[in-house]
Amino acid sequence: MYKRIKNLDIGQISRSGQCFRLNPAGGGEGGEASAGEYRLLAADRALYLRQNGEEIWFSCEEEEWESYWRAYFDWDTDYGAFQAAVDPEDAYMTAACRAGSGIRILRQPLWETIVSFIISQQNNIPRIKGCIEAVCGRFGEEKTDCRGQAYRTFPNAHRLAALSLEDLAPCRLGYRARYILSTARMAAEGEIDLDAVSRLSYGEAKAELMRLTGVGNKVADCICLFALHHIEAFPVDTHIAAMLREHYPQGFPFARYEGFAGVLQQYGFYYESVVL
DNA sequence: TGACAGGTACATG
DNA sequence: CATGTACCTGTC
Repeated sequence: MYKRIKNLDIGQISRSGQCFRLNPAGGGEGGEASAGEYRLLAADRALYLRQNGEEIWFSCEEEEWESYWRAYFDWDTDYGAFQAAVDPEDAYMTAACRAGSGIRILRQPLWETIVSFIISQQNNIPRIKGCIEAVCGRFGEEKTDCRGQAYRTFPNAHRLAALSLEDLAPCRLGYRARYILSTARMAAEGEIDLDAVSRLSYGEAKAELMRLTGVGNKVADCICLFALHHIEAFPVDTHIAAMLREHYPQGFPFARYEGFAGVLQQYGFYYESVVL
C-alpha cells in the first residue's frame, strides 16, 4: 500500500542512530536487492518499505498500518513545524534541519529500545547493529515475513532473563552483557513494571528507567525519546556535547524549543555524526 | 600503539 | 554531591 507524506526519509532515519534494525533489504544471501528498499524489524514485526520522494510503499495491509505503523512513524505530526520553529539566525541548527529534514522521532517498542541503548554505550553504530542482530539471531523467535523470508524477533525480557553470561558471550556484548541480564531479571521479576513506565511523565519515566542496571542519564533519555516519545528529552552524548561546546557556548536555547528539544537533538546528532 | 565509539557503576574526598 | 577510573570489543 502507498502513502504520501512530507518530512519522512527512510534512509535518513535508518542512519540516524535511533533505530538499529532498519536496513537496506536484499543485499544478503538469497534475496536480490531491490533498489532503495528497506526492511524494518520492530519487536516481533517485519515491514518492507520503498520510497520515491513523498510517496512511500509499505508491505503491510491497511489494518496493520493503522493499528501500528502509523503511530510508529509519528505519521500525524508536522515535522515542518518543528523545523520552522528554529531560530533563522541559528545557522548551525538551520543547516542541521535541512540536512536531516526527513528524520522523525519513532515510537519504538520499549523493551527492545532499553536493551538496544544499553548496548549502545561506548560503542559504534555498526557494532551496535551487529550485537543486536546476534542477540536476536540466537535468542529471538524465528518468524517468516510476508515474502517468506525468515527473520528473528527481539527476545523478550523473560527469554533474556533466563540466560547466563556464557550464553551471551558469543554476542560479543562485552561488559554490557551483565547489565542486560540484570535489567532483564528486574523486568521479568516485576521489580520494574514497564507497562506502568510507559504511562508516566517524562521525569517520572526517566527516574524509573535509571533504576535499571546499565541505564544512566543518557541511555534513559534515549529510551524516553525513542520509545516513550517524550520529545522534550534531550540525550547528551559525545556528539551532542561537541555540538553544544562548539556551537552553543552560551547554552542551548531550550526555552525557545520547550517541549520538543529532543527533535532538534536528533537533527543535531544526525548532522554532527552522519553528515559532517 | 593507542584513541575512540550515542556511558555507567562504583569508589573516593 | 562532585570527581576519577575501570570496563569488553573492534576498527582505524
